[in-house]
Amino acid sequence: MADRPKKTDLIPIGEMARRTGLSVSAIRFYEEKDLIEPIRTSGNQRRFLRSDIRRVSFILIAQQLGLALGEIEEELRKLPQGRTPNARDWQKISRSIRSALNTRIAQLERTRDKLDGCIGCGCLSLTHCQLYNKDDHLAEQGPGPRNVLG
Amino acid sequence: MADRPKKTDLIPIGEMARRTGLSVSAIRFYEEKDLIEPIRTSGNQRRFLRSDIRRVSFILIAQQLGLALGEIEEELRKLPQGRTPNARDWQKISRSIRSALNTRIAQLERTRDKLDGCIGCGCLSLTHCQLYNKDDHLAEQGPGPRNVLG
DNA sequence: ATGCAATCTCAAGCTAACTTGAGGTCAAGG
DNA sequence: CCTTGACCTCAAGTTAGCTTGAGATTGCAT
Repeated sequence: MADRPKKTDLIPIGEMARRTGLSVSAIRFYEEKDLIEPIRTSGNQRRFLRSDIRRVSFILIAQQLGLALGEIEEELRKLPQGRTPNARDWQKISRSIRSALNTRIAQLERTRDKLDGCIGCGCLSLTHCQLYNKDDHLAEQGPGPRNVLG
Repeated sequence: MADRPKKTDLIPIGEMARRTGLSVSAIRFYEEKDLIEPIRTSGNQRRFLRSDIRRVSFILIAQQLGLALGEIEEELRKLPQGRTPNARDWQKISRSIRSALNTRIAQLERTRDKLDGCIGCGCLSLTHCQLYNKDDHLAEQGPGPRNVLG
């Protein structure tokens, strides 16, 4: 009557995909990025733990909140033993996400207000227009993609 | 005493870069994307009109407001003769940008509110968590970059 | 006429978050 | 045993917005 491992405890990648809604390739990609670490069968196939579903849920939610995969990995790595986040971890993380969201919202609101003040002027001058000032630039330096609005 | 073209009317790319703050390569890139269309000297060097500075200003401002280059090109193409936007054009365009900004702000606020309602729960369940529902997905389909938060 | 900075045209690289494809292996059912 | 679907590992492609570099010209000043 002791606990013995049920076969459903080890989940192959295809089922993982079905259960999370991700594609198989995306799951492999997340492993490559150290977001999940499945074990392997003797034949080198991935097997996931039940808790990995929760872990992937966390990744997907954090992504929706606007975190990049690298940032998500950092959050996960901060946890003791790099375990899947529990309720208390989630509280801490989500508070920090919340403040990032607020910052972003405030930034967009400032932009909108400038735009309002500018709609009538039509100056479009690099030197005078309020909308064009380096301090408030959203653009990062260097190459790579930028995308701010949906 | 008739108007005769001053030499300063035709601006080479380097000066264009100085005046707009862009790099030379970025300006060439914008041309490739049909955002600007400089004329050429007999020796195939680019020469810009004064109005192109204004046009580039428009591009930079629109970019800061979160428009992708493709969208900016569309806006410019909508204008009669594809001319550089004047005050009236700018009013029309900026109003439509404003509403996009508002949509985005509202979306982020909804997300934040869900997060607030969720901070205590820690459920992280794909099937139950409010934060995870497909309807509200920010993610697009297909490959390519995503980036939502700063 | 000449020298040198400024330009020119490709081609390739960068980042993010994946997808697609080729070519080969595993495992469960019949 | 054999078939077949699920897996595996690379390698390369995609999008956006540029940058970097190589190798060749141009154009202004002396």
